Amino acid sequence: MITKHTDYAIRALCEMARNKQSRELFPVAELAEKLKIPRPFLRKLLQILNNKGVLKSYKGQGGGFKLGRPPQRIFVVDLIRIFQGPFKIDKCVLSKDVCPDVRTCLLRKKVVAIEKHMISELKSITIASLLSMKDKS
Amino acid sequence: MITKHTDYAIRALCEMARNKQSRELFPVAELAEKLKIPRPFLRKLLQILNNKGVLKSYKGQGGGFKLGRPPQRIFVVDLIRIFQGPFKIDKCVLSKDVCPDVRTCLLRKKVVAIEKHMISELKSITIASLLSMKDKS
DNA sequence: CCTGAATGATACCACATTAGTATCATTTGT
DNA sequence: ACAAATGATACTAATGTGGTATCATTCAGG
Ligand code: FES
Ligand code: FES
Repeated sequence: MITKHTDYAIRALCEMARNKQSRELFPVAELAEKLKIPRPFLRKLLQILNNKGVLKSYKGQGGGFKLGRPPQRIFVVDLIRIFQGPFKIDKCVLSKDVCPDVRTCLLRKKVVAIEKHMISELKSITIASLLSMKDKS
Repeated sequence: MITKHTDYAIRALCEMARNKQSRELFPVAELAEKLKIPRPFLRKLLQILNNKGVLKSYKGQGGGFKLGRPPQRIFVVDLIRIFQGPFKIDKCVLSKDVCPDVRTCLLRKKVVAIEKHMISELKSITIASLLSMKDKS
């Protein structure tokens, strides 16, 4: 359900969010070591997050990545979408023919409803909310 | 969410259930042609269903497969389990370290709850219920 | 202005899972 | 005996995920 791409991204973002009082800029090398994620892999992930606007990057010596917006506004569901593609059950979950009519099929209706429920449940979770759990523990 | 294995199985079972008044026994060749599923592939799937008791097979000339129990008692969720393995989010969805404590983590709680909801929603769908939609349309 | 530390972009490799094929053995009706 | 069917199983192909490698670009600091 959640791949390593998403997993690592969440971890890196949490790490940055937690230390964001003291510093804003984090080079990949440092994060990779602290979180024990393969450096080139994490780098690719952060580059993607940069392209999506979740992070902002600074090149050159002393550069690195910083959060593109406050942790309260970074939603886990968006990270899932970025790394695992959009939730898509637009078209028939089964390949035609089984179903009487795409508009009336029971199975399809259920699946779509389940997906909506899933998304709405996940929607409230942000990097900030994950972090707050961590602090309390 | 639903693989072709499950998809094809559902389709074949629906086809058999729909015609079950007139005949009980269906050879793979016929189903494969009617549903446009590669014959050897469908054959493998039906063999699996036979081993799981969903179908009953008859060898030799004039043989084929028939439903192992009434369509009201063939649940889609069971087919998913047969072809896609058990739903398993037992262990942490993220790999350690992110989470404060496996018992308190918000994300994990949500994911587990979502999965439960999913299963309970799917539980009520049977081959018969899919078919009844089809007839009405 | 040169160098080194950092990201940007992209192509590539390794592995697992899913999808599908091929083959030979066994059963059974005619 | 023969042909039509499944049983079992090994194999191949396509896809997705996880990860590496490389070269180009930017930029701070001496
Ligand atoms: S599952 Fe697609 S129309 Fe029914
Ligand atoms: S997601 Fe596993 S403990 Fe939080």
